[in-house]
Amino acid sequence: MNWNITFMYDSLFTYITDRSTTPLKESEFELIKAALIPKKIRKKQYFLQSGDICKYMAFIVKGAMRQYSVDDNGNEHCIRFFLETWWAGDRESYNMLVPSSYNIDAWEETDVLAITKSDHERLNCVPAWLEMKAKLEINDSIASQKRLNTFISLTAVQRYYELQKQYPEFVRRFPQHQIASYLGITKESLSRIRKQMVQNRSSI
Amino acid sequence: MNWNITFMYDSLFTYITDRSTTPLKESEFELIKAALIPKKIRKKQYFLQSGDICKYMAFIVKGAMRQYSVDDNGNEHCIRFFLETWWAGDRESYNMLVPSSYNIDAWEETDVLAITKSDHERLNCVPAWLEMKAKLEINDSIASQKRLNTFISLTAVQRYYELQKQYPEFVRRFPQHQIASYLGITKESLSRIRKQMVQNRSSI
DNA sequence: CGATTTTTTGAATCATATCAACGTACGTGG
DNA sequence: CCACGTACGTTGATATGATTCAAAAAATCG
Repeated sequence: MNWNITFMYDSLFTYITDRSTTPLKESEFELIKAALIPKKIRKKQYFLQSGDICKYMAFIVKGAMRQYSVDDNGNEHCIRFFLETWWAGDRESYNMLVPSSYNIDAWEETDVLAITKSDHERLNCVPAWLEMKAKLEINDSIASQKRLNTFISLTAVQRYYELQKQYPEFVRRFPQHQIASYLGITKESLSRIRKQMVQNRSSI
Repeated sequence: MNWNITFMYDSLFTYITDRSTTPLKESEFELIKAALIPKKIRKKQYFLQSGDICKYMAFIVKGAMRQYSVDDNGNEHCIRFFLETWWAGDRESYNMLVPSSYNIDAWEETDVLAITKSDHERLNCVPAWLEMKAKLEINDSIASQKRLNTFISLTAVQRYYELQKQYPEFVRRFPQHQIASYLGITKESLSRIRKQMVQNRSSI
């Protein structure tokens, strides 16, 4: 292994302490370290394939992944993107132990710390971990609702504009056809929207 | 107060014990009861108005509510519906103490058990409550993601079909123009979709 | 460099929105 | 209990926005 494991654990340590009021004891962090398995996921490699049960939740130390479904016509639909310090995985499959209907793969060389559900549950005795987890779930819930709201109440142009504003990293690091899919439109439509935006900007 | 408070608490008790592996002690349930305030919300009455901070999460014992946003043109966009044994409230506003951008009002005469954030936190010493809460957040997260997926990958017809299948109660208890809004389409479009579905069914 | 992926463009088509009008149901006060 | 008013639902004509398909241009990678 040629990557820096110490850096990976440090990254997670900071993430947890930033998100909890309870301090994290040395012994507790040792428990957490023992539960988390470092993994490398190469570009285009699957972290999860639909039909499988999502065995791990993965804390991304470095890299970028995407979650998507494939419809009856073989079209991919991007559900979400994951970047550094995000947790990747299919919550439903992971928690309910049912086969996932989503794929997750890496779009960049990605380093993660992965944890299984059973190891996860063993960490419930660590207050800082629990607190971080609760915050994570709530934030996820909030983000989902906001995104839903954009679909219900905004046009495609507005959705793209908002995405650029809120997650410029997505636009920078993922190809345009995946961004389009994430917005629920075709790559052709997004291409035209972008063209139109540039024209409008230069005419002001 | 003319409604049956005992029934309300029983309803919540069942809800919690159904969702936790840890049993709920008598003394613990007394704590919970003390934190939860019974409220009646009349039809069309606001439970939350946009601009206000969402002071309560409400466990619905009986009734139906809706959460919606209002856009710049004054159009209402239905974000979600709440029925019996659901928790109503704006998570973002409640947890982050920021003004809500949503309205929540009752569509039927509704009885709830409401709890403030600070009382909520005092119940963190009750394991069954914590477990229920964690399950609730995860389920909410999963449901949001599924709904998102329908917007990205399904047509309006398919979305309506899925809604009928998964939440027939919504279709039964909320007016059609609100269902349309929930699906992200106009009331006219939903009317035409329904007409078309009836025609297709009778032609088989 | 060649091969593959990604993005752009154009033309035809389809789905949904919009606007306006009419029909229907519902509940509230007289 | 009826009549009236308001809210709800339907319909038609037209407009708009997004999709589809096909092809070419541009960017990226080994």
